[in-house]
Amino acid sequence: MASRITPSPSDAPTDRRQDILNAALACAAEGGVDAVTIDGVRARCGASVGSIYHHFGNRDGIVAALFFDIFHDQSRSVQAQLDAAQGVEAGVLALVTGYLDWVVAQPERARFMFQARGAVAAGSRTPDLAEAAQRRNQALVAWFEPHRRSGALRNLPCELMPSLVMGPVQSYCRAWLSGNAGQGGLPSPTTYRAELADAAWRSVKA
Amino acid sequence: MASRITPSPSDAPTDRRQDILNAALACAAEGGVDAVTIDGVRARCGASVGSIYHHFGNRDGIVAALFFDIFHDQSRSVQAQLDAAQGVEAGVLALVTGYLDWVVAQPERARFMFQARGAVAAGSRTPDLAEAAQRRNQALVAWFEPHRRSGALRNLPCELMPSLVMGPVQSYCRAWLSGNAGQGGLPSPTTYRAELADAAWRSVKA
DNA sequence: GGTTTTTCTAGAACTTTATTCTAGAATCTG
DNA sequence: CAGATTCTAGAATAAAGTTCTAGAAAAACC
Repeated sequence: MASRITPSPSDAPTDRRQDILNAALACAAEGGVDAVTIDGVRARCGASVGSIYHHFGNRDGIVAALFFDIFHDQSRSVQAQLDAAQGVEAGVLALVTGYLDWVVAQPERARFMFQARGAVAAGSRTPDLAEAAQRRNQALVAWFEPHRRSGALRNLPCELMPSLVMGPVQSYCRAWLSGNAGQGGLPSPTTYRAELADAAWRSVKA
Repeated sequence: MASRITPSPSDAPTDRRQDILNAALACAAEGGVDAVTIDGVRARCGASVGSIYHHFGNRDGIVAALFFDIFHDQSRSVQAQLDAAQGVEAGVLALVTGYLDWVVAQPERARFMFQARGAVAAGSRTPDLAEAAQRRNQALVAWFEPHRRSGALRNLPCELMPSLVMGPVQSYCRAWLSGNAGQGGLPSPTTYRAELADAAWRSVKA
């Protein structure tokens, strides 16, 4: 009931589901989250209304599915950087730079995440988002905990660690993505890659 | 053209405009940003469709106006704390605790800001938001700058300061507000008030 | 190979929600 | 009080979201 029998879900050369998500992202990139309309998506990828509803249930379903796809891609990417790092300090730096690099590499998706998060958090999939966010948080906390115990990190409540480490980069990246249009835009996060990573380390190291 | 002639805009005992905004906030608190419908607002505060459109232009106008109202209230509140503080360290602590206290005191408004920000950033008032955000940022940067020059702060690019100082609290507060429903909720920011303020100071002090 | 079942697509009909528009009440202005 | 402006009302209209029935395509079964 909960499994697709299809050999490999990612194999299908032109997957309708994916077409729709791509179209939705394109709509959002052009005019923001609520420019993702059924008709706009239909026009872009040629899917029929019925097909869209079959795959996603309703409009919010499209946005939420796209959001979770991107969310997971981002988590995976950052986690990979973390896994590759040796030691505490390298790990903390990897978390920050991994996130930063991901954002810079995919500004459109990153912008979508910032824009859509509020809507997803408020919509019918609130619990899913809460769970996904908590799961990701727990993974971080679990990574930090032993290092804290060993004295390599300040003796802070572990619940704070994710915010201390990731808060500043996220904040800066969001500000950067918001300002791309006007002339008052901030410099690319890449400019401050080292500073941001270092600041994160300084705020949690023993 | 840009000024209301009315004696004092905040005087009118029962202001339609304010009624509508209150109703909109109530809708949002109940079912998220897109539960703010014209008809929902009308039902709550008794305003007519025409009246709503007269004041706000369109649906997004309501959300945006409410967002900016809250945004400015928050800025004012934090700025007041900052102004009252003596010295660099006290100033940084005031920024963090001022923000934190505001969020804890008005969780509904704070939640609305987090939820609506994306929509406002994407909608037709993008430039207004960009400008307001930049203005607030500039104010902070201007406050930091002399302290950095005097050597009281680390010699970091000032553009980073706001993210370094405010990023962690914002991150934690958002996470807290998101999780209030389930049992997996984080402890109130108040619990970590001192730690968050201290961490901010540590990340920018010389 | 054919048939049965399931998944997917199509698009017209319908519902809900946003928006426009015209008329008139209330409130200023001189 | 006359005139102008601001505000309110609510019916009419437009736009977007959703449902539904029918049939094509693919998979599973015998």
